[in-house]
Amino acid sequence: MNIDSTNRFTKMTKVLDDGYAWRKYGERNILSSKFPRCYFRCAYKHDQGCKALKQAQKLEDGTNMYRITYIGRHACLLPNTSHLGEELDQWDQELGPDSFLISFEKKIPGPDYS
DNA sequence: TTAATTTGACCGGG
DNA sequence: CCCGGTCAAATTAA
Repeated sequence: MNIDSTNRFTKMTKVLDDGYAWRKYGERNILSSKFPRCYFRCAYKHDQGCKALKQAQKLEDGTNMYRITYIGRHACLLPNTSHLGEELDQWDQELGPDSFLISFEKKIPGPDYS
């Protein structure tokens, strides 16, 4: 199975799913990587106000990992049910009271083809 | 038939 | 003019 041929990146949202409802709005090849970067925004229906974005890109280091970048906070949905919200709170505490985090990255494993 | 994705166009910053 | 972020019409999925 090859991620680049028959399957589009976003058809694998199962393995990349993080509990939020993302809607893809773009995909672009990035000069520095042979894999495309995908652009998502929060799919919250009453789509007004929620500025949260997400980017996902397969890493080239052969580890079958994806770099997931979260940008902005979800102004929608019931918040505290999300592990991502907890991660953001954690980061905010380390940053101190004067600043707050608006984006962070994490690496997650890609699909397992075994 | 409605909703989500795909994909080239569009656009703004450097 | 290049690069990357977004838009939106066409296409596909639900």
